[in-house]
Amino acid sequence: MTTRAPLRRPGAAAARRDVSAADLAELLGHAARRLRRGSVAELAPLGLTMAQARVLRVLAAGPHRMADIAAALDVVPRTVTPMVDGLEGAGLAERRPDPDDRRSVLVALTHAGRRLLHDLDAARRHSAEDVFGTLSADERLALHGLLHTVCEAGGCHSCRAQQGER
Amino acid sequence: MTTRAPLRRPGAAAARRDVSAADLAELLGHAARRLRRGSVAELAPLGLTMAQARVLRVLAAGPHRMADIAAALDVVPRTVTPMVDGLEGAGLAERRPDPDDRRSVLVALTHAGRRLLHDLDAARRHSAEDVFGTLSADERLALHGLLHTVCEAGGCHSCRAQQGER
DNA sequence: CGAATATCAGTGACACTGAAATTA
DNA sequence: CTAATTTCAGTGGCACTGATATTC
Repeated sequence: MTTRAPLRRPGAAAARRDVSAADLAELLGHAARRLRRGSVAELAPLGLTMAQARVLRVLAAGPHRMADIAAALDVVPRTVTPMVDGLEGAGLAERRPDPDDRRSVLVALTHAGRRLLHDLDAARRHSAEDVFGTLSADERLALHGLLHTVCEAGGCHSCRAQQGER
Repeated sequence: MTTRAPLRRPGAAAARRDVSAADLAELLGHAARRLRRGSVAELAPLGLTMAQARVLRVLAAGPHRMADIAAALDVVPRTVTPMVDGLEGAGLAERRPDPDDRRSVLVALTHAGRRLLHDLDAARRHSAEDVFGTLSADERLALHGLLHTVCEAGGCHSCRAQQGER
């Protein structure tokens, strides 16, 4: 009903056919699936799952409470518990009591966890390059900006952090 | 080795800071997660899962074999079986023997399935609009092009279909 | 008391692998 | 016999809800 008539009018001279949000969703889903598949394959040799790797990346900035990790990952706090369990079991992170709030738990990297960050980053970069490798620097910048806009509109916490660097 | 030196040379005067593929991966993952969450919520009232909805959309173009559905969805054939099981159980699709190849199964929409396509499309559009709604027509076009490039490089079948329209 | 924090228990969607049956 | 198609069986990742204990 709404996407039918392509609106062949000018506006921008280049855009001769409006792109539906649904099409974007389809494409983004496919790209994400490919990205996930590659990442899982790269992370497996390190003994990490994707979610665990993302937690490690959050912890690289310093100790975090469970709720803050959840906010950074955009998941409910309960979901973070088993992720940190896995990291703790692997000796990559450790839980410590929060001196300021006895309800909270501070999660911090161990030495082993910090040492793994290099390999982790290399794996991340490698699998991401496998997907975005064909994009030029300009295209990457454009894609970054667009995804940032999308993410920001959704109230993404980790995007706010990157906003400062830009 | 390959992604190191940012190549600060001119080329395009606008790009003053290269965007790492890893950052793009992070952003894309977040956007995909938000998209999935919204879609699941919109699809639940229709009694559909995300994967089932995607299968329906593929079938909208006509009957498909299981292997072709798998290719369109970019998953292994085995994964499609339970999806079609669900659709068949809900009376939205049906399996028929392929007259040309007795190994194959042709999956086609039923009347109920075809009738549901409208609601399905509305739900898809609605949840996608919730994520991409802040983008202008030009930005959508740009994002579409970029994601298409990424997807195409990965040998995505469903992207090839859209390529014809472009 | 109500609110926040983390956890326990259970559920569900979904993609994978390996193995089997049927047919080309 | 080899290859393709589908399905069976099992596994793993992960995100959700609801309920509970502790603490602010």
